[in-house]
Amino acid sequence: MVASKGGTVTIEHVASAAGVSRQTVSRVINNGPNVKPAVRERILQAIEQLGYVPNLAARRMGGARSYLILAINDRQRTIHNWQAGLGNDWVDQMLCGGMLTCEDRGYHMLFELVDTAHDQAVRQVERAIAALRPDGVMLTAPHSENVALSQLLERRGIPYGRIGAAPRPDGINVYMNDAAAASAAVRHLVDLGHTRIAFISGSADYAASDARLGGYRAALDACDIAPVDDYVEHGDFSFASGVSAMNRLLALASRPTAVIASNDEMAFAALHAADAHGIAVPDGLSVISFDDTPGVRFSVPPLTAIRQPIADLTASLCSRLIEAANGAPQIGNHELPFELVVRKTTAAPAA
Amino acid sequence: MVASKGGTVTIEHVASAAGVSRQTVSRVINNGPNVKPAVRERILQAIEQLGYVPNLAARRMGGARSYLILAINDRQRTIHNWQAGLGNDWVDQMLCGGMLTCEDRGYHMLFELVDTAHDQAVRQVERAIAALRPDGVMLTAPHSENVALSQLLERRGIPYGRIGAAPRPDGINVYMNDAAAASAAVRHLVDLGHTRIAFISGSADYAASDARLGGYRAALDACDIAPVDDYVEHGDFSFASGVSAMNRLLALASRPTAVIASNDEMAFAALHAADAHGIAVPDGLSVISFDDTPGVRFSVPPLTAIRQPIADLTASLCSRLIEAANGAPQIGNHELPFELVVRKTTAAPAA
DNA sequence: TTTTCGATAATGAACGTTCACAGCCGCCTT
DNA sequence: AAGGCGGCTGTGAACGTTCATTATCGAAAA
Repeated sequence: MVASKGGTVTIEHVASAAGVSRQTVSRVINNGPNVKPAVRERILQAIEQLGYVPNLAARRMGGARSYLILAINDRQRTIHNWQAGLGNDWVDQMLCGGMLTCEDRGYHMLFELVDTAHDQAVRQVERAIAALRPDGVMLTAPHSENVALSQLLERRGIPYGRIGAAPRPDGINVYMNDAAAASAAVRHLVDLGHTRIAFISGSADYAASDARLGGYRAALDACDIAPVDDYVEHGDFSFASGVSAMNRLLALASRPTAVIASNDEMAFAALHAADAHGIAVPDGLSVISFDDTPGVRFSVPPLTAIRQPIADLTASLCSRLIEAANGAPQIGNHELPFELVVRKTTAAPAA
Repeated sequence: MVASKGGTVTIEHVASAAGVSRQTVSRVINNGPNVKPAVRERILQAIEQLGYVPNLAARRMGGARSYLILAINDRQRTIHNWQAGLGNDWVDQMLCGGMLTCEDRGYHMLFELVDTAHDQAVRQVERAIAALRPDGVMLTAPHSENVALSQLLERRGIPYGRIGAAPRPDGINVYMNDAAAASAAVRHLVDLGHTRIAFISGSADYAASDARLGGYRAALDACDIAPVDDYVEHGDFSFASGVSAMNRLLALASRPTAVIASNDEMAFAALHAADAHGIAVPDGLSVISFDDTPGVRFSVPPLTAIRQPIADLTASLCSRLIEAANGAPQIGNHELPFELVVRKTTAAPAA
């Protein structure tokens, strides 16, 4: 039964319906101790009957919790992607992973777009924190690297964490092993018989870019393949940068038989560039991409990719932040497994 | 200058710093009338100096506004897409369009996933409303069609609106003309010389599906092309349904030279099916998709598509909801233009 | 028996804002 | 000069929770 009137049902209504005080009802809805089972039952019944739901704003006013987790994304990139019609698969995955986890615990997830540029970032976050008083903050690249931001959160005592960043001594960091992933990609290509393996790196603003490049180099070394400087191209995660990187690679005298792109968008670009050069994938060129965002499987041919479990990362971080807000340690590094998903863009090199 | 201590800056601090009362400060931050310019200036200065930001929860407690807009999405579809690694481009676009608009006005946008199944939906929304007290609610398909939901919101007096739904007498509806869009797609194909034009419809749960199918039929009629029953296939917006629909179409004795898919995912599926049958796109088959979500332009070849301006729709609805919360009419229908984006999957039929 | 203590419950205050109302001042009207 | 009125500002209460503290009860310990 649900209260049909517009009148708001408050904790006081429940209390008087169950014949107890406010505080006892509060204990029940917060799973507090020291309530006799019989009383608890009676209160739960009253809550159900009246359709009572605690008012989040009032909860925040009285107590310390806001039941809000704040996710901070890069404003520039998000808006750029959006206006260019590129989409922000990251955002989507974060939302799904984080939101569902939050929901389970009565929390809500809120997004905030913040400019990386100079100290504006800190100001913006400061404002958001002051207005919302979140119980936890989730940072994504490139904000993960912003020391001033971490310090602000540290000072305020708000639990915070990072998604997809390298392990660190501060905050809760949940990530995959980017270097190992790049190595796995190389190894897969070597196993197929490739030796001329190129790499298109991502933007230097993202710590993962370095890690992936490092993994690529380490794996070549481990496989006794001499590195070729010309095989390493620097992109910025954009389609355009992927196209020009690929064009340069395909113009080489001894051109690579395989390429690893640091994200899906640049891998799509590689596919396009190969097509434009009349090179068939995977027979003339093998391609492996990073991230495995949605849409990858719909390319022609479907991309072989390193799957970054963004939603899992977010879900994990979310629950850790909530626990931290409730007393658990506010520091920790947690690695989640990646996966090499083999589809149709990798094959043995042409004889 | 920003308050460097962890101590919270409240309206009271600003008031005493400016030598006025709480209420006068409140008037200033709410752009209220009846404050002498000199005093207003003094207060603004104090706000800046102290780094004061109003506490959202307290604002909600005292006044009527929560500065929150609630966006309600289909839980089942969102989770399904997410787990299948398909992505929810809708969500992303909504977020970008809505969030930026909200931000401009000091609002925040919150997502809630709700099951369409039976009356659970109403209960879930009721809970969310009770907890968050949003100033406005945004409904997306298939919740747009849920009468019980509209009634609930109506009863509570919360402004609400729908994205991408047909015009209605209740709520604020922002949409594109789906029928006209489908007609435009047909006309484009007819202009290229096609007469055997097939259509893959979307799930019947979505009002847009019908409208698109209707537009297709109307356009055929207007072009004096006799409709062929076998040319209309019913999909459900999923890749799999698109593949089987396309397979059936390609098995027809007199097979179509062009196909319109009711969303991008099914268009990708059409591309795949055509490829599997050894049919070249666009020479052997023209394909037009609906929505033009991100990723469409990265397919090989890039899809010609009807662009649904989701972010614009959301942005528009958001600002209308906020205005409604401030006294503007809570009812209205607003059509936004679609666009036919011609890329590489449409061409004249083979002679 | 008395004392002590833990479990259970209730009470008053506090959180930071807005609302409703009341007050003051100066200017215009009569 | 008295009255009224509109612009401006301040005061107390209210919003719905949780926190800190206090009260009650019954059982175990002395």
